[in-house]
Amino acid sequence: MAALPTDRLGFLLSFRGELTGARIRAALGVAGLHPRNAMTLMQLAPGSMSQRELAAAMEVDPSQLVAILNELESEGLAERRRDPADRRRHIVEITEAGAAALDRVDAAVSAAERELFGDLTEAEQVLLRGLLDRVVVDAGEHDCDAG
Amino acid sequence: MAALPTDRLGFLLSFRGELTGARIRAALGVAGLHPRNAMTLMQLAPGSMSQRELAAAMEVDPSQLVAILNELESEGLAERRRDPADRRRHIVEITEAGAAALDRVDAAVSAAERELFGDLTEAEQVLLRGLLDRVVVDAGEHDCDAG
DNA sequence: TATTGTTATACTCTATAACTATA
DNA sequence: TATAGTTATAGAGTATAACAATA
Repeated sequence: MAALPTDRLGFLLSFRGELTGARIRAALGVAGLHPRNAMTLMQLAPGSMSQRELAAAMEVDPSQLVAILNELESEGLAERRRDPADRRRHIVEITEAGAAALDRVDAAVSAAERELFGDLTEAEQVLLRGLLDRVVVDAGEHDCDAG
Repeated sequence: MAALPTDRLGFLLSFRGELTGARIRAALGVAGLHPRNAMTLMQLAPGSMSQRELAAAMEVDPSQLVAILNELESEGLAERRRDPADRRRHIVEITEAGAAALDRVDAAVSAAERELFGDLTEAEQVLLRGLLDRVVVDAGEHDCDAG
């Protein structure tokens, strides 16, 4: 859905954020990657970790991560191996091919950002970041739906 | 999903927008309304129109609108009646009860916005709006997913 | 008994195509 | 034949619970 009271700042931010997210996801896809798979590679870039840790970092349920890692592994972009210290655990690691794919993803995201924010000066982009950082977005966990 | 490179302005805007949207939807729900139903009432507030027009204005498929209007009608918040001039058409209209519900929704959204943007001065809110308006969000329709 | 990863199930959203009644 | 609304169906995404292996 979309289209309406952008005279309200909350709606404006929500809609712009949604469209920006769509543009970013399109960029993530240029390397042939599903957006969530690309996000996963980003998480793995700094260093390997267990599936449990990875799921927590990405804020997804561990069961969802299984399908993501199956795909990444079948594409040779990430690997799972048993932790010798605790054989219940999988250590997840990005591969060289995965790192190369991530480089392409990064370039595509940068291009998307140049497009999105190209009408703003550097100073204005800093200003926008500062304002967005001050939006109170975590106040008291409101529920969403209703009958 | 969430949680990652908020050092990139695109991600920051996308994430803040998503959380802001969640907060707004929670507000839409306080009057007991499903968010999309509340959005529909907003569209209808200025005046009645056909389902086709309403679907176009909301950027949803006409078939999705059917369920929304069924719910709104069963709750007495909107009404469909045949257009005498063209009996294929339904004129959709907000009811008094619908307008009353919309008033409650508006109040809840205003409260949510005060919470979201309460740390910003009026001038800063104007500034934020101006910057968001200049984000280029409609450049050349990029597709999203990939294998 | 608790934890890690996995599988299975169900529920929401959305996209599409077929159907009806009018024109 | 074309259009407005409706219904039916299928796909993606997500949330939850049960399960096997290991601790």
